[in-house]
Amino acid sequence: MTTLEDVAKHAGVSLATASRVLNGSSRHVGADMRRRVESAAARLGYRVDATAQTLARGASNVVGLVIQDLIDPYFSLIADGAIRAADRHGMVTTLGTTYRDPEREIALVATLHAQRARVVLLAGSRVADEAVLRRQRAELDVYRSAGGRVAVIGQDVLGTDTVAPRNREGAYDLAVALAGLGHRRFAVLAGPPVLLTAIDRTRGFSEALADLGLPPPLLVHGDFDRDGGRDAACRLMAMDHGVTCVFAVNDLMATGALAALREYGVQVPRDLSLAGFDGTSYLRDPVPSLATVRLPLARMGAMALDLALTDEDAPRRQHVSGEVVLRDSVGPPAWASSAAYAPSAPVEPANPSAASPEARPARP
Amino acid sequence: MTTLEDVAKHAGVSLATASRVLNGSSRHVGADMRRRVESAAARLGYRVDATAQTLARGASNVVGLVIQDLIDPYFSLIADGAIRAADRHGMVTTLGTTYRDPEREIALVATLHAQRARVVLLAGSRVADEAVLRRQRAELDVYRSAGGRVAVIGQDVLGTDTVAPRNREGAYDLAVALAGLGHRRFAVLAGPPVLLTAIDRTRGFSEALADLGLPPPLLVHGDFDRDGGRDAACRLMAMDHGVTCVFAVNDLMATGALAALREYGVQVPRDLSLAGFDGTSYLRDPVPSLATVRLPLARMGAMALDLALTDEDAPRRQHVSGEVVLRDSVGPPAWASSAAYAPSAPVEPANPSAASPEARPARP
DNA sequence: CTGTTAGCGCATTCAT
DNA sequence: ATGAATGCGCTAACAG
Repeated sequence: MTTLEDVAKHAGVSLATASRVLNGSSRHVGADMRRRVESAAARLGYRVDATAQTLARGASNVVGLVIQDLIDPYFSLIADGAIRAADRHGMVTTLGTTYRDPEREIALVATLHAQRARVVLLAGSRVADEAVLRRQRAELDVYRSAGGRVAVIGQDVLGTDTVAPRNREGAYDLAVALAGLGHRRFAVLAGPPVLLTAIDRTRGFSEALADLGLPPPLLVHGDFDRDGGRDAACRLMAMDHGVTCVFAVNDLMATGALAALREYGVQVPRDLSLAGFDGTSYLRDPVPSLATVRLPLARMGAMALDLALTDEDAPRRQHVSGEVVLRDSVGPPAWASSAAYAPSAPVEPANPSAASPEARPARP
Repeated sequence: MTTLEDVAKHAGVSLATASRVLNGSSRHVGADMRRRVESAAARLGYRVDATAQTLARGASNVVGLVIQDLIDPYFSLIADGAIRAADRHGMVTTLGTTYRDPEREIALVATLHAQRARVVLLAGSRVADEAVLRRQRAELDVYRSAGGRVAVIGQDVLGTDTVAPRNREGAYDLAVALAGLGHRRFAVLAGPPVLLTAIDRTRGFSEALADLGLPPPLLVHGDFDRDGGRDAACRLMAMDHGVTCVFAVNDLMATGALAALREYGVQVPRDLSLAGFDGTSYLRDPVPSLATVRLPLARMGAMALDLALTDEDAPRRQHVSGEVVLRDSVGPPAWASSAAYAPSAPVEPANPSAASPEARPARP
């Protein structure tokens, strides 16, 4: 293993000089010495020891990223954005996965603290459990008191810098758009009752319906993933109701729900409209393509890092809005299509020259 | 920031003792001292400095993982498997993304070397470019000569431990299964001509057709991602041919091809059968669900780490096989369905009690 | 502009 | 079983 000292010796210069040309900031080094050092380093295959640098400088170049599930496109998009941003800053990213266990999140913060990560990014919904939140805050506090910076992508409940998606507003807008298609009776596949993201989206959706003078939605809880959506949809099918439109609080659940509906022989959107939330791009591909509220996920990852890297005293909050994207999975209710009310064709025509089934603009 | 020395002082013991109880291996420490150290550490919120440990021990606990694109499920599945395995070994994972640029892969190895990663995992297709391979080998050599361990998930062309998917064989088996449905004229959306993975899969497919006495497939090259598949399918549509079955050399391309075919009004599988390769689970959800060759991606990530962690002198190779999974996107050719030849129903019935559209077993 | 030196936090001999 | 001392590779004063 080649060290700086080896390079210095081979170049016939001092340790300090070698350090200055290879890793130093100010370049007060003569041209010839510089060349000698550089050639010696190349010849010996010298690679800095970043851990030694961290120790000597008292600051590392690693960003710790904590997500819940790498397989979920929601998180892989955020992670991609964060990793690219870290790369732009010349930093490397250490990735930890909680598998949706809040306790693991705490353990990972401790691990990343041990790694001397310069910043820790926490992505994913916070929970409505004060005991958990207290333990999370405690671990973050010891990390921050050691100089660590923290940013959360999610709800602002930990006293950190936060990139906060406007879940309530996005769901509200979505409900308005769906009601605009003629729907009056809705169901919400509402996710787990403790997840703040699920709660906020459900609430926003319900508030819109209330404001429009429509009956409150039928709520069906379940897991926050594909199978949760599948199960919730199955339970919905087993109930007696007049629902014509279903809102799954995230895209994964919507995907599962779509599969379930297909198995039940329910035609989407003819028999039932279906929409999700997040805007993970895979939603273009199922048939029918799924309506959603699109969040700028990759950008949110980058924003979180930038937030954490520009230090301020008081924690800051940055909101990001979602954009309602109506696609083939939503259309007017069946009772409307035979009546005078028929705002637009529910399905795009097959057309070779058209772009891939991206988005139809939301109608207000 | 609390150091071991602080803990030692507060506990009234020596640095060495504190080190032994908190991070040491052998536990030759009295019970009372142990308790005092532990309580002091807890009280002060002590967290080890892993970078200092790395320096002192001369060995780190980070595994460096290099993938091409985190958004591609192929890589997020591998990464998930590798991260879980690293976690089991008490190691953390630093993730780098090349965006399919071989030069960036080299740079990332250097970065991870600087980070003093104990092992580096390289996932993704190698390229058929001797100049690139030489530079990659050179960088890996300096890393290994410094004590680093390397494993590759892909082709065994870098002289490293390797987890090698049987791409040729998987494509061969797929071709046999598709020919068994009655197809005689095939096209292959063959990906970039320099990607070994694309080459191997194309070759295996072609070999099977030759062995069966069928004409060679029509080859259409393009990028290795969704849009590449989309474009290739469009170009295929513009050609005059008697193709009844299309093989896209990875799932992403198959997904894009499916979208393109839909735009052209081509019914799958009635007008054209379509299959992919990789077995990323999202393929269950598009309609029709896509046939593929399923690789145990998460397990491959874990295998690579285990391989790199158990040191041997000679580089080893572990092959993994893919499993042909026929789904709704493949069926007998149109000319066969009206004739005597009709091996099975091409589409599963809509059935509420059935499982999600997983797999039909491959027919030999 | 260049060289000398003192730590950074910890593991680990080596004594005791 | 415990403590004192050395060094891991590097940066950053400080001195020339």
